[in-house]
Amino acid sequence: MATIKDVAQKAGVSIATVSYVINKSRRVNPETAKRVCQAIQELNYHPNRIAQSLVTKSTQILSVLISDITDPFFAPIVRGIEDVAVKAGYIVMVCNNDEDSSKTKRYLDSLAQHRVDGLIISPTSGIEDLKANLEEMGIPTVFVNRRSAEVEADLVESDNELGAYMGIRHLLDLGHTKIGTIIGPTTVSTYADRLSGCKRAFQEAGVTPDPSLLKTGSFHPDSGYQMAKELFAGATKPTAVFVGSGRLSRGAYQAFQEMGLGIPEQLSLVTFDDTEWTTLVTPPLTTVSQHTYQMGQMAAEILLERIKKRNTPPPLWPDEEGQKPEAIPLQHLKLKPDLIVRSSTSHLQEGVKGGECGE
Amino acid sequence: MATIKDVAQKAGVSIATVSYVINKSRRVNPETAKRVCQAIQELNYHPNRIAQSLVTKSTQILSVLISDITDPFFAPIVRGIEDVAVKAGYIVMVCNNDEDSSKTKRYLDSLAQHRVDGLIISPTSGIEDLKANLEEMGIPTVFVNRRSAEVEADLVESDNELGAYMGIRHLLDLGHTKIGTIIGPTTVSTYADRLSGCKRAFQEAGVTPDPSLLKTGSFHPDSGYQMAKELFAGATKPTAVFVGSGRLSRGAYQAFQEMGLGIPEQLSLVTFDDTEWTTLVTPPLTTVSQHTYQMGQMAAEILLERIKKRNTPPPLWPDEEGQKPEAIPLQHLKLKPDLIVRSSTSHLQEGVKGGECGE
DNA sequence: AACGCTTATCTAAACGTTTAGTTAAACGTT
DNA sequence: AACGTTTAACTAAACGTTTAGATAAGCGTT
Repeated sequence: MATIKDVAQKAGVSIATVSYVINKSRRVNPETAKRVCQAIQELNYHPNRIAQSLVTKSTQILSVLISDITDPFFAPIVRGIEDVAVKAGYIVMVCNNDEDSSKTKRYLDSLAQHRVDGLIISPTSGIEDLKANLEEMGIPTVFVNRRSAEVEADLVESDNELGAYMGIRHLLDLGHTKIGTIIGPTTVSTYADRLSGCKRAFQEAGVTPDPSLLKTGSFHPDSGYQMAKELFAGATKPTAVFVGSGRLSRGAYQAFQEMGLGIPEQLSLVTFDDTEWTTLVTPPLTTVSQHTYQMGQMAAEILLERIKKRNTPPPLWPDEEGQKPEAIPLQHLKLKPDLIVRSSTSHLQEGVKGGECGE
Repeated sequence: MATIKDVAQKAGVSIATVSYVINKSRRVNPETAKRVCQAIQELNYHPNRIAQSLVTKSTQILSVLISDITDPFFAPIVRGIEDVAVKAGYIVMVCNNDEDSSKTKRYLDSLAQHRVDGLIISPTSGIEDLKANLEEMGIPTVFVNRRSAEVEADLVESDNELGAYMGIRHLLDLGHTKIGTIIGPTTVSTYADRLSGCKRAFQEAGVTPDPSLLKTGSFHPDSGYQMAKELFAGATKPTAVFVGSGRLSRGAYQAFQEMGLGIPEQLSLVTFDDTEWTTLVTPPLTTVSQHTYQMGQMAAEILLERIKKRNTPPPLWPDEEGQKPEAIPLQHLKLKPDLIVRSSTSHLQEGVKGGECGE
């Protein structure tokens, strides 16, 4: 591939001049500039970003570290990031960690070596390394979707507490009190918050939920399936269920179908995450919808801002006196989810009110 | 961030020595090596891949250029690529072009500048630039999912002809003859192939399909919706429909639901692509399932092979005499799709046989 | 004619590695 | 004691850019 040297030679100028016309970083005689441009064209010259990066210390690469791009929840986040990244001249690296901290560690190392300009991460719990790594590498980082207990940094998340609150509240408003709750591991901030939201809704309504109706499991749809079955194996049968994640709801929904539960007659169902299939099933599901694409966009915008004014916030870098005036406060965005009421929820029917006398 | 110089200084050796212990590229006194390793640890040294790349001319970056990561068809492909890439020490850049050739062009430029080691691309039709770009940049490339008429390169695709054949054949076997076909733009190899497959199935069965029952549209679900409606607006009503893509089937399925068509009693439905929701709807759909994850894996493996023996195949680089003995022949993998028979298809019922006499 | 200013271009150092080639010490042979 | 061989480490060029500073020509003042 042609180098700047080739271009310079062809145009009969020094390489510095070529650099100046490319970057418009100094005045260049229009005539000369034209010759240079022509040479660039003819040689199909692509400036070597590697060499550029080495001297400018900027790679124009953003990285995203998530659980799994295959998850319909994460894909739009990544897409949102990509769209704003591209607009700003960045390109994005995608990293899947499958909620596995050793994969995370390896990726962070790799990203550090590649000297990516920034990182957007949906953190897995229990990464103590994370803090150390992030700090020492000094890569501008914004958290997306989940918080990390260990590290303070910019954050874009949904208002999960509110989302869950709205879901449960909706069911309560419809007269349900025996409400089953299926949720992921509460070590993760999203689920912890959603659980709080559920509790608040119950409390406000003066309803004390049967503790046997609360199920917490893992991330996997299978776990959702499992929990759904358990919910109806207990003494108190719920008349409504709130499933606290899209992935879990896939499994749970399958379980409900297998059990032949009529929705919404026998079971009112509210689900977190408004993925593709929620409107395709019959009846279409009432969901708490997160603005995933926008979440990605916001995260990327904040990250770019951080990169521009390269002042890592206080908690990551100990306050150096000289820096202070420029420091941007830590951003913490909370996107309001929407409750989309469809046909999987309905008023509690007198006939099916009790659960104990169930089928 | 610490540099190799810092490490050398701390360990009391030259930078060359440090390089040797890192890369194990020369014998180093074990004692010295230990000192170096310790220095690396203490400084949390991450070798600067930028600098490495500049001299080794290898970035350890693979890139994937697809329509949209948000599409449940592409996500597993990317995941397959990522998994084999990571195992080989590569990291992957994801690029969405939204089937837009100008975005493609910009991305190719960008990737060229970043000097990515390889490219996996699902080509959009009508990119004449593609050929020129790919050739001049000399980036090892493998096509995935779709062929490009313009450029010859390694290719991993589904046997789309076979997939469609199986789908139609299945419907014919069930006694259907008025079979509607909904398919994407036949300028794209996938759809062209699928159309051929449909035709072959009809031909073999001695059935001449009503031309009004063949609809071709765009990529978008809306287009699927549109075509589904049109299909039942015509004079000949189909008793079965074959939808030739997952994205289109989303729209089509919605249309069928709106029209209140009983599946499979009034309409037997076969759909391409076995995405998440096909088993969640009632009844679960009969689908032609592509092995997308595996497709990504294979593509990445072939690409890595190409990168290793860096012999760009004949069509891209004119045959130089010296190279010949090493050249690997162009790979062309065709993954067989599976017909998964579920409950959306059934034997043609006598009562609904005709279509002309409407509902 | 000498001076300073502007404009256009060039020179060369720097970025952080890899690696071929060199040096130097240590050791075994003769 | 002189020599070759092995081992271990060093020196310096190269990779392809950016960019500060130097140079030099052209021009308007005085």
